[in-house]
Amino acid sequence: MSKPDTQTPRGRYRAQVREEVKRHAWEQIAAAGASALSLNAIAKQMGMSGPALYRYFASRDELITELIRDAYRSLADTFRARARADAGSKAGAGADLGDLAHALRGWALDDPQRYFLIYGTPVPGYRAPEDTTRTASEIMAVILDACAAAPAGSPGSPASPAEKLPTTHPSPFDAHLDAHRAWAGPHPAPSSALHRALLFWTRLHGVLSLELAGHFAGMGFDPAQLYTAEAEAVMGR
Amino acid sequence: MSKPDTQTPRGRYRAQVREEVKRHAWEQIAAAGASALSLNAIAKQMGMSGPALYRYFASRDELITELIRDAYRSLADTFRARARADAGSKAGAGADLGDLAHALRGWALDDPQRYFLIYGTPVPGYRAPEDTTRTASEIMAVILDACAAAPAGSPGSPASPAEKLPTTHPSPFDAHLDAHRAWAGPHPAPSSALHRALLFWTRLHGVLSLELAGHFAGMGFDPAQLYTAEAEAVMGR
DNA sequence: TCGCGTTCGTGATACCTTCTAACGAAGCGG
DNA sequence: CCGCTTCGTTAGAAGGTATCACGAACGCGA
Repeated sequence: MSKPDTQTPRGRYRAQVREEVKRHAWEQIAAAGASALSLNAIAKQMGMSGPALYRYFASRDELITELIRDAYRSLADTFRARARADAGSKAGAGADLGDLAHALRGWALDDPQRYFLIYGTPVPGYRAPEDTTRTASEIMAVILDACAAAPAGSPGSPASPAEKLPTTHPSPFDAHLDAHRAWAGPHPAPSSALHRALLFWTRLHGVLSLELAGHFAGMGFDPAQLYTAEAEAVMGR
Repeated sequence: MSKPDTQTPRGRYRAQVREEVKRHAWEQIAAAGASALSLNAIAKQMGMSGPALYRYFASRDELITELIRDAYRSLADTFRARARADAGSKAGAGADLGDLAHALRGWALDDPQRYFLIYGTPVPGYRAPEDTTRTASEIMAVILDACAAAPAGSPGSPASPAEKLPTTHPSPFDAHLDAHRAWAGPHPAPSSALHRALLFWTRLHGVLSLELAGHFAGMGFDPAQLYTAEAEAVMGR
């Protein structure tokens, strides 16, 4: 670190090579998963000998960590772009939850292994670097903003025929969240919005990860419809 | 295959060694993840030389496949045991969904890497053997039975103050499920029960996998409370 | 009880991986 | 133009999967 020198010619070349290494790495991961990623194979593809790559990445783990970082940033960028677009077209300060859900699914389908690099099987010893957890917080912040801006209603599922009432009776978990809302920072959202943000995250991840992992294969129904049904349930529609 | 000879002395010995290999394999996986599993290290732990293990498992992949098979069977057994216990204590034919949810979480927390071996990051090329997909169907069947036996109500979240009405208006996804219910087999459950079974699966997996992967770490709230809140939302309570 | 065939465990070997070390070549900056 | 830094190379250690050939152990039938 402390070497993102994009001014000097060497710095530019270095950044360029690092980028090409990561490009090949993503291809390998998409083809055979992260565990099959091989620095040697990447070097061969780039016409270099194996150890040369160690000038650019200290280890295989550092390369993977860098890919995870990029994956987080890519998702955060996607969310922020969606939020900014929605902020222009409608009144509320946050993004529309439905648009966010759609953007998330598109981003995940675009490169499933990239999704799993973030939300897939954790490596027991691995400790995420501080900046990726910060990016994760940014992602959550976009969701939280959208939930705070959304019309209040009982999150979860199609409301009763009597439409969504403004008087949402607080669940036990809402009360628990009221006492543990440090993760939301100084956000002024009510605990019901916090709850809704968590549901957005967990429910959509539930459908998406099972779909991407192929667990719905052969079941016949369309995962996209289940996904949007869950998204609308979260929005209280 | 065709060699589960538990009659002959050699067959017994063989089964015993295979079992010990798998025991060490689970320990390694719990400690460092499935990708770090090493046949050589297992052999060394057992006081044998590396290639000896190839008498018992054709390859590292076959060992992992066997572990996946055992993981599926373990989960199916856990569910079936719960269903049988509930069948004895109450009237309905299926298990109580709340009990099933509780059993699932206990099983997952008991060995998170075992959970991820089933529901974690998929390996792009991997094709699950036919018998594990059959076991997966059995698992789904237990959930489906429980959903069919559960009182009908709007699945999703705390119903409106007007309690759960028996007249559940069908969602668009319910209609879609009506046309694609082949995966439920000849089960006579209404499509709303099929929908509820899917929600049980996806929502609980959503919370559970994020918790096990550590994504809630440092957020302060209790994942168990979010989990049970989602379980009750699925049950329509 | 004695053989004989099957099975088991071994060491040697080939090939792959990550990663370190030493060396020579190239480039950039003063 | 000279010198320091950086880059890419080869060599090699350590460890992984997997195959092979060989000798020893075992069990079953005679």
